[in-house]
Amino acid sequence: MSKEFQSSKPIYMQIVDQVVIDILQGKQKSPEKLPSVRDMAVKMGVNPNTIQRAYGELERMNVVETRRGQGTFVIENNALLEDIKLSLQEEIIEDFINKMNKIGVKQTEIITQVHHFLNRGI
Amino acid sequence: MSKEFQSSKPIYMQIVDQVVIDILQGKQKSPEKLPSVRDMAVKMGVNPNTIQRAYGELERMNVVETRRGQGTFVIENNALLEDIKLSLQEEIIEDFINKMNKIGVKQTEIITQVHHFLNRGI
Amino acid sequence: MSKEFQSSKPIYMQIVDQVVIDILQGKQKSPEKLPSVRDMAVKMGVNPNTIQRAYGELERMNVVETRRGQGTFVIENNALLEDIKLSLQEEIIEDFINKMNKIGVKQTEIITQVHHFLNRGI
Amino acid sequence: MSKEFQSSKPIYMQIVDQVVIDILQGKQKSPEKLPSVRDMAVKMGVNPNTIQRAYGELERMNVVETRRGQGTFVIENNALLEDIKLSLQEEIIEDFINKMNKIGVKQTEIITQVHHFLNRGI
DNA sequence: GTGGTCTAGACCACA
DNA sequence: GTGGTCTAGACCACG
Repeated sequence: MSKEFQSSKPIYMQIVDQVVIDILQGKQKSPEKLPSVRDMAVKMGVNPNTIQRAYGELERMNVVETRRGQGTFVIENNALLEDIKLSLQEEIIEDFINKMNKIGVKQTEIITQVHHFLNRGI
Repeated sequence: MSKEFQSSKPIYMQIVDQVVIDILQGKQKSPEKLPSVRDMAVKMGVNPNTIQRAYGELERMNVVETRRGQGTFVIENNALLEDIKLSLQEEIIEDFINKMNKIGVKQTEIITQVHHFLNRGI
Repeated sequence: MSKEFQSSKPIYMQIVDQVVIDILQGKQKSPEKLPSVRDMAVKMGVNPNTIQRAYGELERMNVVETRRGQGTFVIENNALLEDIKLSLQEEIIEDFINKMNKIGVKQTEIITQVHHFLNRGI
Repeated sequence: MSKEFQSSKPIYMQIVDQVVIDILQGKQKSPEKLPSVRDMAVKMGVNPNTIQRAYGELERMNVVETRRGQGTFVIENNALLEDIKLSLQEEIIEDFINKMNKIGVKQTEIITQVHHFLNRGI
């Protein structure tokens, strides 16, 4: 992996999102160990301080815990993960609705179109 | 306006999308004149060649016509605009579904969630 | 081969024509690989961007397909090639008629003269 | 008029052709006076020596005569003009046939196609 | 290696 | 002024 970040969000928040998505997808199972700050920094092509900040934020969010001398570990906390999932979901839906409005699709149409799209792939 | 583009799509395609959206929204009425290549380049903070390419693509799509020494003009063609709107819509929906799947929202859930979001704003 | 282009047509269109003619003549069989953008640029004595543009146009015409990191390949499509041949032919005939008119040869005379020329070579 | 010459033929020969065509088309009637070497040089955007050479060639061809202190005049000589017309015509036809062969049009087809083209414009 | 995109800056034709 | 073409050189993603 290398540098590929949106300009809008701070990089460290994008890394937070990425780690959370990895956990939600099961790429990072709990209570598994995350890559070290240094390894992650190389992997993401950013400064170790940025990773440090991301891990700090994840700890503040109660998603991971750091154990002195051992590393950073995913916390088993399904309720919290569910909350995070919901807020990510809300963000995605909002963005989606905005884009649809932007090209002039009325709200009543949106549901219909999503239905069509999903049923087409059956 | 200044530099603010996604990293995924080529800039010239993002400009194409933008112009199409402006037309769909009536910001660019037909047969109105688009900003000149040079003006648009300044406005968007990109190289004139990039605008040239975008305008060329729009001409190829039959959305605008260019008149040598005069400028680039929107073509009246509602049927075509409707087609383009549909394909933009499809692209947006597909992107939306992908993102939702990525965070682990099942397809049956997606409809429900969109419903909830839309009804909340009433 | 080196720089030797007409001044009237854009160079990239002349390259497009040349590639099409090579395919029609069987110099470029399908699905053969065209020279890389850089090699072709050296061969034709032009800038790689000009070749890129020509290959892009050929792809838009469905004459070739490009595979990222692999190269540009001729597509098997005899019907399309026949269409292109017809439009090239029309262009050549129109140019011919214009030149003949320019030196004052009447249309009824043109047929006769072409006949004479062809029969002379028997 | 300005610089616009093919790369294949010497510029002075292209000017010779141009003058002959002008005469054939009646733009230069005989026994009219041609522009002075200096004027023609400016008009064609070339060095006066090049025009001088072209006029010399035209004189050698017996198409014009130069009268000391008066200028260069078209010679009334219909037979010669007819000859020149024929050789120009031959050149054009040969070029035409070559191009048609190049894209794979058989000689028997050529006549048919020219017919089609001419009758279409009726 | 491949093709694809972008910038910087030039020159052209047309009006 | 306008759009259209071309060069030179850079960086990117993909394989």
